[in-house]
Amino acid sequence: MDRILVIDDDIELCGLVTEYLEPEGFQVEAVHDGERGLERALAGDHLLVVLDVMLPKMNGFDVLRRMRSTSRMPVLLLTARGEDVDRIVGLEIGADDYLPKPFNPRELVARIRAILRRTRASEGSPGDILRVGNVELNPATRTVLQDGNNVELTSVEFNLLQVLLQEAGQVVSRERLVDSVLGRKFSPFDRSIDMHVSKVRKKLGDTDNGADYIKTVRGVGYIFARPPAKVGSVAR
Amino acid sequence: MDRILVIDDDIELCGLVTEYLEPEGFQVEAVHDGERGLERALAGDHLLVVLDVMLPKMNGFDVLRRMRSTSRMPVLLLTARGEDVDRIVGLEIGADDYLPKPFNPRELVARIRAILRRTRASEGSPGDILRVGNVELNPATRTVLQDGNNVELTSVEFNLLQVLLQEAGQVVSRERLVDSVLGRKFSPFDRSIDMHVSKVRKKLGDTDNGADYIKTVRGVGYIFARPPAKVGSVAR
DNA sequence: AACCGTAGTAAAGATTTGTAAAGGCTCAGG
DNA sequence: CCTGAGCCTTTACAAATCTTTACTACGGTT
Repeated sequence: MDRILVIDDDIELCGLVTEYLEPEGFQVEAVHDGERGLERALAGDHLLVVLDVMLPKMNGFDVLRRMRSTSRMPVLLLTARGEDVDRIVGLEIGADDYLPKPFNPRELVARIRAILRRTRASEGSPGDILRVGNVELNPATRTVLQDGNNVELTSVEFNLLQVLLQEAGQVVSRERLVDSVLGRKFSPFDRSIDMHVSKVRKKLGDTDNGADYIKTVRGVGYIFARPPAKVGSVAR
Repeated sequence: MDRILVIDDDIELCGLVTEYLEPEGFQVEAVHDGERGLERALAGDHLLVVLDVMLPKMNGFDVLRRMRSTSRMPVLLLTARGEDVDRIVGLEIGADDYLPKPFNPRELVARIRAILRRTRASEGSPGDILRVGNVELNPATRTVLQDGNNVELTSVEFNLLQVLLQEAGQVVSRERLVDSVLGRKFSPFDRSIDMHVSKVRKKLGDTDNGADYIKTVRGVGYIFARPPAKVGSVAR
């Protein structure tokens, strides 16, 4: 099920949006202030965020900026009619799209679908081999190769690596990992994921340059480091 | 060079668009009817298409539909003001974005960049490495190099340096740092950031000319000093 | 120069993460 | 139905990291 997070303080509008999106096959969660919105967005439970700019506690731009520091989750920004500047700023700090209020709900649906189509297209269809550096994961055979050699992983370890590779180069939160790897809600003293990360690290060993493949981002989660980009040019 | 194809029968507008895009680092090719537009688009010489809906010989929707049967090249649609239906139909048949006419050229640039950012992100291009002087920070690997040598930083130290580098040459307030690095509200006796700045300074050592990379702005915050401009080099 | 508020940093304290080891669950084979 | 192997989770403690404390140094003001 495609879960959408709506962050808007207009409760009536949230209801309206929910009514339009649910028949279209989306599941909607609405929150009504910026702080809580950011928190929910970072949990990684949703496919896309619909974000109002004018919000209590923390405005939409700040929410977006904070989100973008750790996540590339699609965001559709709702702006006040005619605020050119808002729209431009929104796009510049990383919104995927915007829609001026008041909007036609059918257009909202079309835009959400357009964004999802793009992000899905870019994620590569499931069943595709994920390759990052010298590590290659094949979902179809559930095997992992490192420099062509097979790496034996248990099924949880495999799922974990798959999620991390899908988001390689981006931080994946603990919440998100517990949710998609273990299929349950994260609770504060659940150390299981740490344990599995530890196991996977041990099995993969170190990268060529002596670092771990999987790095810890304290207080947030883990990240599978992309191999260092080869850049031909050198600053002088 | 990023090549953009503009398909619009308004020759004056094409000129205007060219004038705005070229200084932004794009190379523009303009054609003025649908048939020729489709032909050029399918040639695959461009990174993105800016496509007007109202066109002689073949309208924009048809061009788009035909393109989509063989290509996923990004398309930004130009629609007549207020034509909700056009916008919706456009998105539904696979445009990446639309812009109602008349538009603010700065917005056109922002939207083009937003689309390219999205499509490039999927290719995993190392577009977001931060480099200032001899210091290079790579968010995708969470590594920092100084003159090509790895500098070991903890999570918070890394985040701190990232924020400072993003704003290199500008003062970043303590509030802002506490907010984006530590993810909490600043309170007047919180010295944690000072501590982390101290650590990062120690790890980076001094610049070539014997000064700290990170300078203190008393009563306000910190600033990552840009290296002095050298004769012959060009500021960006 | 004395004063007061701000910044630098060592060191102690608190919190989070790493991981070995123990416990528990599931399933195949007897 | 028992047993053992394999895997996941929990526990427990060690290690790493972050925050607070406390004192020193420095700047600007009177």
